Amino acid sequence: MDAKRATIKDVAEAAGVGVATVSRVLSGGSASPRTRERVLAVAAQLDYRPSALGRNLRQRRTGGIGLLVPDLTDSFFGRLAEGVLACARSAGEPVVVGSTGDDPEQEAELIGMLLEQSVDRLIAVPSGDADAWGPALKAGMTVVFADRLPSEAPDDDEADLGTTADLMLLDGLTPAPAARSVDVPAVLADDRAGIRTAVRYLRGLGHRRIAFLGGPGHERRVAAFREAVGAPVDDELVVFATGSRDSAYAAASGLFQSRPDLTAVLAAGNVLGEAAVLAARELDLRVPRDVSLVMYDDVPWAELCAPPLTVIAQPARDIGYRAAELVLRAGGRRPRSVVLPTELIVRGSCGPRR
Amino acid sequence: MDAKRATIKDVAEAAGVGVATVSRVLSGGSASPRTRERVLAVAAQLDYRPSALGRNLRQRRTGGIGLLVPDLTDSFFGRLAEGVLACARSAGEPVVVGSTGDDPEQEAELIGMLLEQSVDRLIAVPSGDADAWGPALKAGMTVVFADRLPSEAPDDDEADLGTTADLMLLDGLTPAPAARSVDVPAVLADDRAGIRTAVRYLRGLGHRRIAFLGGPGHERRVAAFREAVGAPVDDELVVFATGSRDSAYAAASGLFQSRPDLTAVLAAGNVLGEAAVLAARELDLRVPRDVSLVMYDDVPWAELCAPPLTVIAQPARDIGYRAAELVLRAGGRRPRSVVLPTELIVRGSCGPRR
DNA sequence: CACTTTCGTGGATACGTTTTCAAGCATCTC
DNA sequence: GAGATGCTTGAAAACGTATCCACGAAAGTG
Repeated sequence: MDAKRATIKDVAEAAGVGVATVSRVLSGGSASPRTRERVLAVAAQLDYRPSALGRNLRQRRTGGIGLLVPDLTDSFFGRLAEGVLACARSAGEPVVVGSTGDDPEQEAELIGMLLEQSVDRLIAVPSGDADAWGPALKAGMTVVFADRLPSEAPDDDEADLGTTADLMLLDGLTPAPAARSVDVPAVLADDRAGIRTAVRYLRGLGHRRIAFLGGPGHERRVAAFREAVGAPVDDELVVFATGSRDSAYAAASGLFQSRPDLTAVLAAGNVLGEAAVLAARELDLRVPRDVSLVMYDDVPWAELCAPPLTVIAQPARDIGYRAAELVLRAGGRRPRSVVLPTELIVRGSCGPRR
Repeated sequence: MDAKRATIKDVAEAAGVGVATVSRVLSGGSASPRTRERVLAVAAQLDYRPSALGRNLRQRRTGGIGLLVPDLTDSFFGRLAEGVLACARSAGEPVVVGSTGDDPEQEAELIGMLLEQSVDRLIAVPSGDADAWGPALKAGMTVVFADRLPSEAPDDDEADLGTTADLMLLDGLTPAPAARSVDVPAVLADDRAGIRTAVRYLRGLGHRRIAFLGGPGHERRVAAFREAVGAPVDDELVVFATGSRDSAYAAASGLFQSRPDLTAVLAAGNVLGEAAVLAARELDLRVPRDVSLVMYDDVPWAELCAPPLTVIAQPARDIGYRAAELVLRAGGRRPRSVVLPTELIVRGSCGPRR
């Protein structure tokens, strides 16, 4: 019924040449026009497709690239993944996707699995500590981080001053401390500029008590927030949720209730923004009359929301695409990091301080 | 620097046994307690991890499972994928994901790539014709369709009466013609019942001119729609978009403009629903006063919309999870298809006929 | 005690490919 | 014409694993 696939040996026999010749022809090596034609014809006729299994074993590496994201349900990571897939497809490379749930333990498990598969190129939105990536790097993996950097490892030696160098800067973008403890390239949105823009925008509307609603992996964003608002940061106005929607809602709701004096909220991601809208509505806070809202990350539904949400847009798809580019043409050379610009899109969720 | 990984040979030598014994111990074969313990200890000490490469080549199949979806950007497929990943992770299996863009050509290309990788288990949201799946099946792949069935192949011989059998029915669900031309199990939402429920709901509100806004792969839904509305179907009220958001918007906008007499719209997917809301707003049609709207597929933002959208919810994640279950424990036996229930969630986007 | 059965074990093989190596042959150079 | 040079080619060796098979010892049976 299912005739077993033709192997390179079959092709060689049918063409009356050695297997080495077939391999060379198909890999673009040198061969006489005469034999090349014959081999190609026979291969086509036998519908021969080289088995990735044999090749992988021989060169001791799986072709494809790994992709680790916290949650494909989150629109941002969906877009990012789509970018990676697009780039990988154009290169003909398969991509193994894992969802970590923002859990360092699951992440480590998935890394182990990729290692076992001999996947040697990985693009990841890291959840674990910096030293969670030791195994992957030690195994010789080419890793590129996307969207985030791993949080600083809780290491004891403190000789860990971040080098701000090694960044390919696009015009006017603020440099980011890429690849601090672990020396790994990254593709990031310009969180610092984005957050600063948002804060300045809210400031310009008269807001003074601006809250920050963050989630896992938003360390860089909250740092940028602290920097943007300046010295006296009211710590009660900075709250964090875990990954789940429930947690985000709880955090938002708690924030609104504990600090009714806040006049604006900056949500650090789209599920947090969603939670903020929901919580505000539930508590009968009108947006933007009672409270202004800026969401980090633009999503299609932001426009459908009532009111339409003012957002900081990130090029999620591009982040994925460029990360894939980096990891693909990392020909031994360690690629440099990339920072992509964000954009403030003003819609209707921000008003003057009440 | 990066010490090469230990192989089974190293373990065998270090433990003073043969490689066969090591393989057996690690694969759960029989071995004396004494040697088993030794081997295990040595393996742990050497941090040995069996290489998937060698194993795959030996058994001529890649461990993992393939997943083909039209677009990870679409929340529905994101949730579906997350379900697949969850199940696969609990089984320790890697999953290779491809995004087809609802394009049969890209789909075929991705199938070819999976074939080349010797991935022998595939769960797919099909875009191509039924006979586009010939190669995969002929190669012995275990395929499970999710969310859709492939459209009928434009074949010449017409002896193609669908067998409605071979379906594992949950209580009260309508049977679906699973695996018609190609005999492949599937995990589907009960589109027929879901659409019927929506139509009946709108009917109950007095609506008579109900439009259907569909996209690629919604053949079963439009059929259910036609069946639910009964004999005289106004073909102008049934419009289709291609996959893109732009196309969806154009279709929705065109529909509203060409048929201002329609009083309700049933959008067959979340991006179509989004487009409908946008188009209605742009044309100054009030929802639900001027036009009622039901969206097939519930998404988080449906509640944030103005007005909140009445939807037919599908268990997207479960669909993915169950599909993965099917494809994983398909121990030679061909698994049966599964149909999962949908649910009408009434929010605020439907009103009585104006 | 002689015989059979069971069990634990290791050597050898095959999986399909890429790559190295040396050999064969034609062409070029002096 | 002899030697050097270039190109094409096929045999063979890996790559790391699972599994077949045969062998020996221990256990069971008469």
